[in-house]
Amino acid sequence: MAPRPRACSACAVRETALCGVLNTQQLARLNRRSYRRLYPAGQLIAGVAASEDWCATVLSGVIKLSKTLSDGRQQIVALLFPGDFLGRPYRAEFPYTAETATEVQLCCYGRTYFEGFMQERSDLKQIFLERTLDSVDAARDWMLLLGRKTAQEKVAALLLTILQRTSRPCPDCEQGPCRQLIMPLTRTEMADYLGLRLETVSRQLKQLEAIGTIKRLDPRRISVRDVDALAKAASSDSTP
Amino acid sequence: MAPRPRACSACAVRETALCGVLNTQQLARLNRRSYRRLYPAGQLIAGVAASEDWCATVLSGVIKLSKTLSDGRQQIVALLFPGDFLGRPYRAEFPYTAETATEVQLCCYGRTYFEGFMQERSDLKQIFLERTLDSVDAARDWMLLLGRKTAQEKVAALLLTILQRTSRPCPDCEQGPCRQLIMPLTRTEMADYLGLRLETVSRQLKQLEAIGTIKRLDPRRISVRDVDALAKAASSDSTP
DNA sequence: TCCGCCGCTTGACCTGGATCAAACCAAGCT
DNA sequence: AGCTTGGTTTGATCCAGGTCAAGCGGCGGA
Repeated sequence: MAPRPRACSACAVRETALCGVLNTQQLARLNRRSYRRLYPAGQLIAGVAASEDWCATVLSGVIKLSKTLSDGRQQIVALLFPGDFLGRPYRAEFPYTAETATEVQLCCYGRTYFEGFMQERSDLKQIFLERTLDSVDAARDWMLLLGRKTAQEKVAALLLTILQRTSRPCPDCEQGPCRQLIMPLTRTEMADYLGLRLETVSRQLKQLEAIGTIKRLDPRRISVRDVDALAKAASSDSTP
Repeated sequence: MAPRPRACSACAVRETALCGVLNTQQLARLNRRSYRRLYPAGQLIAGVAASEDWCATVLSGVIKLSKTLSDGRQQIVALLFPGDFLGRPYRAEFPYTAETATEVQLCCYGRTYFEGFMQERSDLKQIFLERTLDSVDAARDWMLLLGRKTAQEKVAALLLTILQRTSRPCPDCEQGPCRQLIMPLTRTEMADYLGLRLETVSRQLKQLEAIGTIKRLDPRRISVRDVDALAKAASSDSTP
């Protein structure tokens, strides 16, 4: 549950995470105050009621942030990938439910300590601000999807997102329009992210396979035959 | 179109806007570099393609931020009220379409100037960061609405939002469960914000009136007879 | 080895909200 | 006064996606 901390310099997300802006010395300082946590798949990380006094960088795996209505209806509002930040500075309450979708490794630090560190290192705060602005844009992009896109477009857009965030070369066809992806979410979770039902997700995947855009290798592994066609099916927003 | 600037100290949103953290002297400095703009209702303020080199504080009126698909489907992703910030620092492109819903008065300043001012005044940057974090939360709340709520709940939630953001005492019953609101949006705009059709919005308003929760005085003016019932109808999220 | 469980698929049917169409109403213009 | 226009309401009908139900396959535990 708490593997011993290792050197930041050898960190898997050294380049992509927030701490990428820090120099070796500052990194060493933060390192001394950070610790790692390992969670199995499908586990609650942070609830809403519980006040959260820590935050973290995702080292590996995928985390779901979700909101739930009193009658159980659920909406996943964000996915966190390696390099992403988990937490809510300047607030004791974390306003979402955070659960692991896969096995997850975190690099954790105290919330107020991190806030203090941002105060000191204004370039850290700067990059955190820019990322937060990007989060706003991402959430609003997803609002367009939830409010106005069809089931087909939603599913295609999700596949595209996963493809972009977890690009792995397809064993057969290295380059070109064909790519392979491993879906970190169950059908139910996909549905909860897209504002659909799991049956609808399943049918839309079948549909996308029928028109030759993708191929389902197994429930979790999908080969994207034609990325351009998928992007078209997702009708990525234009706003002329 | 460009009324002469007035003193910040007499500003209508002095308390609520970002600049609320600045002292008189700093305010005077910003004031010298700011100018006002007045837009009629239903006018384009900022497009997506056009690079935007300025940002602003909303002094009065309501602004819609929206995204559009190539085939014309539209989703309003946020409403800006007096005191809110309009713009996208650290990016030349403004990623939404901004249009006035009502007549709007803005207090504008250069984008890069504002960025420099934030750099200098870290408490300004701090409050801007906190507001941006709030924007993320607000967008994610709306994602729950778009993805999982029924038409009835959506309309109720919108009325509640407008009520909160533009609280005006009901002429008859000052206190208590009854309030009056003036909807700044047309039915079409309401639908575009809620991921519905205007006909559905109209029908749901009728429905809410039928069960006695609201009363439509005229298309724009709505008297909320029972705020609690409206909140219940909106099933505000709980996340237990 | 068998059983139960969980995630996934598929089929049949249903319904909430979309679509299509008409009419209304108030404001501004001629 | 009559006409036009933009926003709104209302009714009739349609269909994308939800709901209900059955069955499948892989996996872990007895």
